[in-house]
Amino acid sequence: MTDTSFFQTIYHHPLLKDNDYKAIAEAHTKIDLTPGMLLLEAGKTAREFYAIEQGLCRSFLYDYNGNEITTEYYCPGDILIESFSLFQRIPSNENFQAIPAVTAWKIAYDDFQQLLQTVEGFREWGRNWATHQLFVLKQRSIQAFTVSATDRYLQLIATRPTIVALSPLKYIASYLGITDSSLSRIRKEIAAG
Amino acid sequence: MTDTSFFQTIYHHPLLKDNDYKAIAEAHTKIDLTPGMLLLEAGKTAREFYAIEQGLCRSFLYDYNGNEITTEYYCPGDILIESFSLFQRIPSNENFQAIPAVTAWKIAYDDFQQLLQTVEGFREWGRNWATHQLFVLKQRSIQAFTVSATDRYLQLIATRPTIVALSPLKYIASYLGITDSSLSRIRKEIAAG
DNA sequence: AGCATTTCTTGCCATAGGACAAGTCCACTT
DNA sequence: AAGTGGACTTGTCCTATGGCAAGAAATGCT
Repeated sequence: MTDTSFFQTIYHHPLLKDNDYKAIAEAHTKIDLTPGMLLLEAGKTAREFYAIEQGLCRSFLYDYNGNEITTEYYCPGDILIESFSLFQRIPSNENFQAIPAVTAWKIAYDDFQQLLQTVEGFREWGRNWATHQLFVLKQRSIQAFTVSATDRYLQLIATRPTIVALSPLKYIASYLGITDSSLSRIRKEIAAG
Repeated sequence: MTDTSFFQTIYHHPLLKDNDYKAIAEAHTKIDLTPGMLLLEAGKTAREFYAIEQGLCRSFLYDYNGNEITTEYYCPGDILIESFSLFQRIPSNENFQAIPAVTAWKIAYDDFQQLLQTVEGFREWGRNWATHQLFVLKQRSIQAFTVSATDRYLQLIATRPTIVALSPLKYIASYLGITDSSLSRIRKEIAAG
């Protein structure tokens, strides 16, 4: 008997029934990642994606000065995917990496397509998810302009504590668009005020 | 005889044939917008989208200080859409507005769905387009962090001259994430250097 | 345990950009 | 033609953040 509870939280959709979750669970393979391990390297093409169960991952790239920029975090319950690379079969711009040890469930592109075609609720979930991603990305790029670095950090603490708990500060700093020195001062300021 | 040349450039995809373009053209209605006219107001739900033929549109919203922020521009050849509002049938966060007089082609949600279901090449085009949008948005949010305001402005001049030609500078300033005063100084600096 | 490496903090100074206010220029109205 | 309002520029001052370098703390390795 397969335990589908994890997949029920990840692929949550009212149309999905017990049988569907069984099929979904069977399409995934559990993997364990050691700290710092890369799931996908820039320049390579994605062939699968991942549902994160435990730990924390990030995506990052290098800016025009050669500085590492963390572009996104993937917490337990999140989907880690480079959709542009996976669906268009082109090389990824970004690297994807486990930060501490990570437990995740991998699904290959073909198996994913199979589920999309055979499971209606899964298709619906996929559409919702993609739309939501676009929405989140949009919100974030608006916030980059309209919210101070301090407030963005406070918001991160409030809304995604896993990141603050498990990620080195220098990754968080680049995610917030500031240097690690600046983040250090912001933290001092917060602790004082 | 319908002239489909405009739609051939907008909905460009190798699978689309002459007949498809005829169907696409017939699903659109030409509209003329006067300067400043709103296509969609924040709080209302989108029921259609637009292909811009002439002029320039923008989307904007108000930040937490009540400042108007221009979030995107739509040039001739671009699709103007609030996909989250249109597909999820929820109110838009943003306003969409013609800047000078604009000529555009409107397509209702239902007619769009109809095309998606009946025309394979259109479906393919749609997928490519959505992926590309996500990519562009991602690139832009990375640039907001990694490129200076001056360089972002220079890049805008180089890659999207229509915007610089037709948009008031204060809109451009907020699009770049700076004040109109700062943009004014940047322009002075560029003119001098 | 002891050393090396990385991570984080801190100090000093430089700079980009913001806030506010005044001034100029231009288009549109009447 | 005069008046009005919007768009853009400019001045002054201020603040947030960056760059660099040194120190402190934590982590990992042998």
